[in-house]
Amino acid sequence: MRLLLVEDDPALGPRLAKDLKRKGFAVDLVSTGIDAEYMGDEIPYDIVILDLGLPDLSGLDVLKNWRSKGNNVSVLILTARDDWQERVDGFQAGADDYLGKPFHFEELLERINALIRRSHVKPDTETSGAGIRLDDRRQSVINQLDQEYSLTGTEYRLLRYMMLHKNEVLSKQTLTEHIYDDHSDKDSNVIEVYVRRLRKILGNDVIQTKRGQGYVFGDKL
Amino acid sequence: MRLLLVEDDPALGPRLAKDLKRKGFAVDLVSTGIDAEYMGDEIPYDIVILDLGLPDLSGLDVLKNWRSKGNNVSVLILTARDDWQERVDGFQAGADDYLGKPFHFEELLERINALIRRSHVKPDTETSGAGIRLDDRRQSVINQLDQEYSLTGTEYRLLRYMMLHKNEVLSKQTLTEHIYDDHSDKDSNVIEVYVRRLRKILGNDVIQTKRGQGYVFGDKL
DNA sequence: AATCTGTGTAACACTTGTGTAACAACCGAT
DNA sequence: ATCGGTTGTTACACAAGTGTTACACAGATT
Repeated sequence: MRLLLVEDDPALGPRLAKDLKRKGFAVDLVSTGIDAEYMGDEIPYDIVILDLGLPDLSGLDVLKNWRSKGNNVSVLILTARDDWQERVDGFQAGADDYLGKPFHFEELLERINALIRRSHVKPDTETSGAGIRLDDRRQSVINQLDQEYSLTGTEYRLLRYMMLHKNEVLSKQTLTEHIYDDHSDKDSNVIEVYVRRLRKILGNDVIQTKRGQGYVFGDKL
Repeated sequence: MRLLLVEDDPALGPRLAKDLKRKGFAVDLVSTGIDAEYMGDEIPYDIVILDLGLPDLSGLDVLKNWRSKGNNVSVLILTARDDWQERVDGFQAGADDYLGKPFHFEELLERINALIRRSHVKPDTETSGAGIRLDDRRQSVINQLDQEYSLTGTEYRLLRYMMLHKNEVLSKQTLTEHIYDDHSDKDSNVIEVYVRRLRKILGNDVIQTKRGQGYVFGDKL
């Protein structure tokens, strides 16, 4: 899951970014509204955490600009001033959720996960499928034989993204974009290598190859 | 689906072309207005993606010229300058849709698919027919017996085109033109070979031969 | 410091999609 | 019936795309 964190507090920003990375997100951190708007335009984030108190543009303006361009990314607003009117403004500008500072990291995390689940819900999406269950808290996976494996960070990020987009052809480039934060995707076979590692854990049936197009997580044909 | 991409940005153009090809389009990329107009005159595209900021002619002029010649191809306008007046001008010149840069590839794709569906709508068209359902997300097909088959790139492109033009006689040349981007269609039996492969998957009834004229996808006579 | 673990790269082996070619079967007209 | 052209069928070669393994490096852990 690729996440944009917009936070200008020099203490809070990096710390949050680090914690989120540890939880398996690919995090880009920016501290100004202009940067935020630019990044959101350029990169297909899965979610944006947006602080309202920014030095240049207001976070609300950034959000409004995105929405007017048709960018429907999930946005969670973060702000110190927790008053009622502002909350309404935030939702009217197109925010999906709202969290006042100070907050507990766990609560932020839960809200992020809720938003991601909601936005990916086609009919039925959960982090299970094809006999596989993903345990988000432990970053581990349980295969068809009820064997539990602990996943490394990258394995987890890849599998999670694929499971949230099951039965969809995902190109290697798309996967790269959502799993890494910068990573100039030149000619690398990382995805292939990690797909192999996942198949070794989950069995070969769970991820199909669409030659020339990408990979599909889902039940066998 | 054969698509003309008119884009002079040397970074964006090739990347977009590649992504679109991966999604099953036959893409011709040109970077000048003169080339664009010529290609649009010569080749029956299913859709044109037209950047307005070109070095020679304006994209708007290209579009106006096409329309004045009676070329009604679907045109999606793409431009960096996202202002209101220009949008109006674009629609007045005969554009079918409009997308401001920067944009997310997914959004472009959705708009393209919407345009294609819209322009092919006879009474009822969806990507189903004759007991066959095409799953665009997985690029696979489900036959009358509910068996799912994974299609290769070329199989998918051919079947998709035929299904969007069901109950229409499609000559081998027409099919070639809409499935391949260049492909000097000398004497090749590619289409015959792929029709055979599709029939092997779907059964023989689904695609009829019109001797000397072409093939028809649709329910049996 | 020494070790371990996760990560990504590089090299090579392998598989598959693709289009061509050759031939067989078919159709429709004479 | 026969003939000529069109289409069906199969097998094959090639290239591009993937799979697989081993390894080097870096950061964390001890």
